[in-house]
Amino acid sequence: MTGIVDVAARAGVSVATVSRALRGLPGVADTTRKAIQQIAAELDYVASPSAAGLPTGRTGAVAVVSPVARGWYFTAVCEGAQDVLTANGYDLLRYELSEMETDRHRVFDTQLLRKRVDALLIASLRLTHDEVTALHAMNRPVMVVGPVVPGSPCVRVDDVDVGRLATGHLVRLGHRAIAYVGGNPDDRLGFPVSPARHAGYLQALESAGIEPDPALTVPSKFRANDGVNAFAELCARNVSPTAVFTVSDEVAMGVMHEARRRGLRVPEDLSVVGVDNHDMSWLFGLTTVAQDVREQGRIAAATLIERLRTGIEHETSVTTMPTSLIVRSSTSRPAGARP
Amino acid sequence: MTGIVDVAARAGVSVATVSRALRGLPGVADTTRKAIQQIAAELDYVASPSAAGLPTGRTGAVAVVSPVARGWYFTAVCEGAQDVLTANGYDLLRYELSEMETDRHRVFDTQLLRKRVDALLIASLRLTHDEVTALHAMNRPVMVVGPVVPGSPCVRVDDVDVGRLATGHLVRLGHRAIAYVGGNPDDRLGFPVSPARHAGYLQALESAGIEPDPALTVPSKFRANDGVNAFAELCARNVSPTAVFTVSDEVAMGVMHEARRRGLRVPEDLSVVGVDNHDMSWLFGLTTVAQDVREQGRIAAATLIERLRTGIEHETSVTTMPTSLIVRSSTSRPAGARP
DNA sequence: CTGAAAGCGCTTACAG
DNA sequence: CTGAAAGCGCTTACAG
Repeated sequence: MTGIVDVAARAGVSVATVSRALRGLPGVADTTRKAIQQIAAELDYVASPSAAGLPTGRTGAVAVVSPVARGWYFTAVCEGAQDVLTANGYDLLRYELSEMETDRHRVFDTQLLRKRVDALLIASLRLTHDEVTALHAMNRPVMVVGPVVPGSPCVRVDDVDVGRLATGHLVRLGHRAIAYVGGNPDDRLGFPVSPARHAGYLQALESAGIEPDPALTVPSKFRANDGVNAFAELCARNVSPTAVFTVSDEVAMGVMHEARRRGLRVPEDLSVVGVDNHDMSWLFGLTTVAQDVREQGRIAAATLIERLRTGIEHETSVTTMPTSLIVRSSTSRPAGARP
Repeated sequence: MTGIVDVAARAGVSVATVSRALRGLPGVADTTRKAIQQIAAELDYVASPSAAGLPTGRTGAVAVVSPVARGWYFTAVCEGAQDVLTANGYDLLRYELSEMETDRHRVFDTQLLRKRVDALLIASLRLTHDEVTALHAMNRPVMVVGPVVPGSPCVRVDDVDVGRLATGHLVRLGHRAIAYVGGNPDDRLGFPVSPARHAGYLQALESAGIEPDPALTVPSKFRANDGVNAFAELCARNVSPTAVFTVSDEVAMGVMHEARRRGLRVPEDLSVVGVDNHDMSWLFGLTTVAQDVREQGRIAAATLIERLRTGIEHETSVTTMPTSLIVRSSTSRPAGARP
């Protein structure tokens, strides 16, 4: 591997000059800089981040931390972040946190603390108190995508509004028996997204003068098979909603699947609306409240880079991204309703 | 940040002893080691990878390189790799290569060459000749998941067999007009997966004494909307297959969607079989040739770690993973066929 | 079993 | 505008 001394030797200058020239620092003669760049290119020389990081304390890398990423959502956040990080010459370190506290401990104390990254992007994670403390102790810029975490700026959508939008759509179609599927109460590591969407759901019902029926709210995590189980639970309760609002599109897909398996038609017998505009939602004709998750990842990464560059801590800011209702074929008026 | 000198001072030993004790090297008194470990834990000390990497040349990180990862497949490979990397104390660097040569250049020459990783896991990427050369010049263990790349060990499935399995299933059901959707001829960066599956398709037809009709083979990349377009193309050609074998599950989903949009029933009018057993395939009742992609990622990562540990280059090995046909509700006998 | 010291490949005051 | 030299935080022969 060619090192800085090789370049310096070939250029007939000191390593200090090479270092300055290649990093675009001022105080290098233009001709000198050109010559050095030329030679570095020929030699395929790139400074070793390990060596460069020792004196500066900078690593040139950013961590993206998320729960074990069996989901479209986290992949999308990552993709967005990767876009802007790569464009700015940063590397992306990927950390997945399991739900088991012991494994989380390993990542937090052993991997993350290793001064390996300049900044952290936390995706939709509810952290324990100790973890938040550890995070701040690392003294690196942190950005959260999804939930609001005390003390850290974040990018998110207004989840209460999301719930209102989705439920309002169903109400306007004429539905009154509307179920909510989402928010597992014993998911300690979940995040306050589902409760917020549920609150929006309740608000929309109230605005329409509909008395909410607690039996119509069923817990669920975020994946399709959670939706299957939730809808089965709904049936077991012997309630018959004409519409369901689910916490995510994947859950909505599961609900649709289970409903059809039980002989219900969507949307004739059951309207379903999800959240996300998942890459595959169009395949299901799913009506959904869309959010641009990739863009959230991009913005979070860009903000981190900006803070790294300027050193300025934009006081704990919350960036709220827009959402929009996309109506497809999974929702309609309830059976027998008059326009 | 506490450094090794802090630990040494507190323990009343030299930094050399701390270094040896913490890394489990022999030649440290048991009581000394225990004491040092205790203190390191109290102080939350972990060696800086930058500093440790300088003298050793090791980084403790592995790169996972894949095409811009808008796909379930790459996410799954990553997840598998992350499992075993984290368990072994390695960090995972994620690199996405675009299809544009200039952007690829940036990743290859600027990011990857930066001696930032100890080993590379390449996921389903056809590399240009220059890129393969650059890869070998890096002189780091490389492992490929997916296609066979000359000079590098890989983990893969037998794609010819995959094609035979899927097509054989359709043949046995009584289909004779079977289409193949996959393999975009002008996808220069694609990989030889689709041609292999196509070859298996042709073999299965031949075994059954069916003359292949070139009009029944339609190019397609790997995503759902590619399947939509491909099926539309098939219809435009005025051919009427009773069954379609697609290069991936996502493509199969697109084909099913477009077929239904045109009034065809699946499987009554059209049988569809895909490849992967995508996380969502069950939602579509999709018959598929299953492969365990996460496991492939795990094996690739484990092999890399093994090679890093022992320094032994297992001569260019090809690990072929099993596949299996999963029959669901997207395939049946063709209309009018007798059992 | 332990320590003193050189060295890994850079960056950054400090001189000139 | 350029260079000599110290130093970043570790690891690793080499002595003892």
